[in-house]
Amino acid sequence: MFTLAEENYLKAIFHLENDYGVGVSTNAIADKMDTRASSVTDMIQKLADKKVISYQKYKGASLTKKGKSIAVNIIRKHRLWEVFLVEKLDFQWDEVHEIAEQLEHIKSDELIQRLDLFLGHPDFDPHGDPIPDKNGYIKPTEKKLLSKLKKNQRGICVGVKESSATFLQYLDTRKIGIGSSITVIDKEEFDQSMTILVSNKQFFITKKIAENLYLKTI
Amino acid sequence: MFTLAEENYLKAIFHLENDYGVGVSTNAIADKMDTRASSVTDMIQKLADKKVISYQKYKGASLTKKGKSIAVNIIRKHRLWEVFLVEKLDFQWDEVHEIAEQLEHIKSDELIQRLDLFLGHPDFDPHGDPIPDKNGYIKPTEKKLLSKLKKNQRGICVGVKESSATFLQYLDTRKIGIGSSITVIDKEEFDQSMTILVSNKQFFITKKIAENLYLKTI
DNA sequence: CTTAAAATTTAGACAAGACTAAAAAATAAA
DNA sequence: TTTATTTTTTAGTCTTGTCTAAATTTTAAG
Repeated sequence: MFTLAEENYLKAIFHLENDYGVGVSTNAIADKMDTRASSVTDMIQKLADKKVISYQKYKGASLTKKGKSIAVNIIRKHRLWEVFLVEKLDFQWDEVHEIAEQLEHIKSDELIQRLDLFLGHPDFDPHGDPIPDKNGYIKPTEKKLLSKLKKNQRGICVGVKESSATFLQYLDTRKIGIGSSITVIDKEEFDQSMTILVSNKQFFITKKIAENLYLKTI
Repeated sequence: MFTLAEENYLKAIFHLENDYGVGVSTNAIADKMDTRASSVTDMIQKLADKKVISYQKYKGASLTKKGKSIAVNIIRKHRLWEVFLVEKLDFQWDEVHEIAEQLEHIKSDELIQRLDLFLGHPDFDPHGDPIPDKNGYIKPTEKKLLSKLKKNQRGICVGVKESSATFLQYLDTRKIGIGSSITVIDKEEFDQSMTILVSNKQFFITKKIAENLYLKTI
């Protein structure tokens, strides 16, 4: 069995490996977990002993098959709980992350199986992230960052990369959400800022915003 | 904020105080928590520092107003989650305790408020235990242990005292549950064992069973 | 009322998980 | 290819919550 801290490390390493490729550095983990590099070293040595990551001194860490399976299961639980909170308890999409961070550590396979059924086997969480199935399989989705689109291209918003409350609230005020149709009206070469069209309104957005919105181009 | 361990101690002290009156002994707590008396001493000193229990050396502990309010809130969460598990996820009443033991520590007032609403403000959990309201108020219910009934008396089962899986499964096999009508056919003076009638079937039960079933007499 | 037994507390140790400060290794710069 | 900088690891400490063993207090028995 794994402790809360161990589970959180595995999850962080999974996300980092996913975003930046294999071989996650100590500092990257420390950064993500808001802790010190020395604490990370201690923990990754422990996780390596438990065979859930492979690790060589000074060379960074990466999940083993076993470690990945544990991490994916936690992510599955997190996302299912988020669906529950939004669909059943009427939370807003910017309010569910912290609560799901707690709920994801509840230990009961039966619970998750029944929750999944209760929710109707959802494929995506409220932020558009795919929910891994029971076996850890994550359906690959063709999605593209808004920042990659060129002038006059169009797409449907299918997810957000960052899901901090502030970012989600920013989107709310502009009525941008999963399913919104977004058209690039203009794109500034110099700073990658954009003018976009969403439900008949034009908005000016910075590069940072465009790098956190996933679209399915059409 | 209180740690998991602290919350569990507060809950245990609450239940002990409820069952056996004020001034809970170190050993009673150790017993209930499946830990050592020395560990309990350490913890109750810490809890006394935090003003959630009052404690004098060698004299046992009892909850302060603040401590009681925290304990009751945990119990409220536990029981609401049990309702959720049984009513929404179709768990059996003997399967929910351990899961609720984990869920009761999730920290979010908003979550519990919404869960309570989602469940339709239930008054009792699946074992017949009353669910404290938002302010910690527990509706007093007139219930009586089956063991207190005399021959020919009758009642409706409204709860169980013990809620271990084995006991609940014992009841299941005899089709005894919340709402069952129970009549005392015969009571043995010598060992307090009984013959009871439940939905047209007679059963022989020991004193121990009768001491764990709550009835509302009619 | 003294002694034995039981209950409780103290003292000291340990594991988990964090930290700071310092050492060592890897990488980048001159 | 040395030197400087950054990254990572080690060493030692701290807190939380636990334990065992020993000391102390309370309670029960004779």
